[in-house]
Amino acid sequence: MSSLTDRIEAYLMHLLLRSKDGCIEVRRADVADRFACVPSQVTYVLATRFTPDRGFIVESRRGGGGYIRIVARHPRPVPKGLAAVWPRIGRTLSAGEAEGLLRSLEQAGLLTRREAALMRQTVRQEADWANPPVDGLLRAAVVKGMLVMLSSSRPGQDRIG
Amino acid sequence: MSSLTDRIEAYLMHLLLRSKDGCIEVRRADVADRFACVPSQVTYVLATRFTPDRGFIVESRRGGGGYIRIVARHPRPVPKGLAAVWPRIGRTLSAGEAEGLLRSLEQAGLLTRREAALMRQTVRQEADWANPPVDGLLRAAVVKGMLVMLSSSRPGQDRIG
DNA sequence: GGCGCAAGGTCAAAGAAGGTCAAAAAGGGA
DNA sequence: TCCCTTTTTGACCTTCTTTGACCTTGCGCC
Repeated sequence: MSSLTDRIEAYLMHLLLRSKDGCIEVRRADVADRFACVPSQVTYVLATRFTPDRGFIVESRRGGGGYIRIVARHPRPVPKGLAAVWPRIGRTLSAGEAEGLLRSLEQAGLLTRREAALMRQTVRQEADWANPPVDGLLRAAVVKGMLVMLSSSRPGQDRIG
Repeated sequence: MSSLTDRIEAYLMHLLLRSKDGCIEVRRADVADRFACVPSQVTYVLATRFTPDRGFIVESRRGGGGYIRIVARHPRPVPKGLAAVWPRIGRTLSAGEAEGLLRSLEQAGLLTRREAALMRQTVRQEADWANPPVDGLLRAAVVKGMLVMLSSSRPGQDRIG
């Protein structure tokens, strides 16, 4: 069902979430090996999923001892709970960042597919009729609002404040 | 008598009803296969039966690993009070209006005390750093976001119908 | 410096979905 | 019957993924 690309993305995101500082280093060939695919597939994943637009920076170096480094631009990409994600949402949120956020929350199991879909759509609608820079403010506001309610309905697990 | 369209609709609805969370994912080609029809027939069913108007969200992705996702927005009927409150929120919402809204929702028993408090706090926070007219937009966005999550699923208690 | 290996990068072609659109066919009232 | 709406089909389009051949860069070693 889920594509190779999705699985590789999930894997990298997983590493990222475990990392203390939201920054990981991998070898392209290793990842490719792990998923039994060609190395350029990894490049593809990086190019389509870990974009600056979604809040990531990717650096790499070739040659012996080469590596690929992925940095989550927003520090603290460590959602222990929904509340922990809060600081990651600033006053404004681009469409790409919103998308990336929802994806990682979904992958971390903090949002169901359904919740994520609902949030995506609402965010889209709300921001639809606004232009920059206000749309970013709205996106951030909507997402926060929804997270608040989600948190409050899972007492004991998440708490804002 | 019943048309292909009707049968496909019934099938998808059936899947939706037995899903735990009011959200399903199918492949267009699979559904088409099952009913021995062209794939675009499925598109037609989605376009005419699973409209936003009727409370559905349809997302899809092309390419390898593509899918069609159907989300029922309201697994449970929207509480009457909640639905009634919706039109009261326009694009913008003053602090006073927000307060009135929350109070009436709380009094109607649609929000717990804790939830209302949470919403109040969030609304205040969000609007705090913005000036008119933007603060009104933010207030409306936050409240709507929260109501969306409130009126749709809450983890563990989703049922359709 | 020149050589060669060990990374990672590029790009385009092939493959795998789903989307569009308009014409044809089938229903359904007046 | 005539006309209008809804379904069905099918040819063609767009988007996303996967693969593979070939390119570039960094490093260590003569």
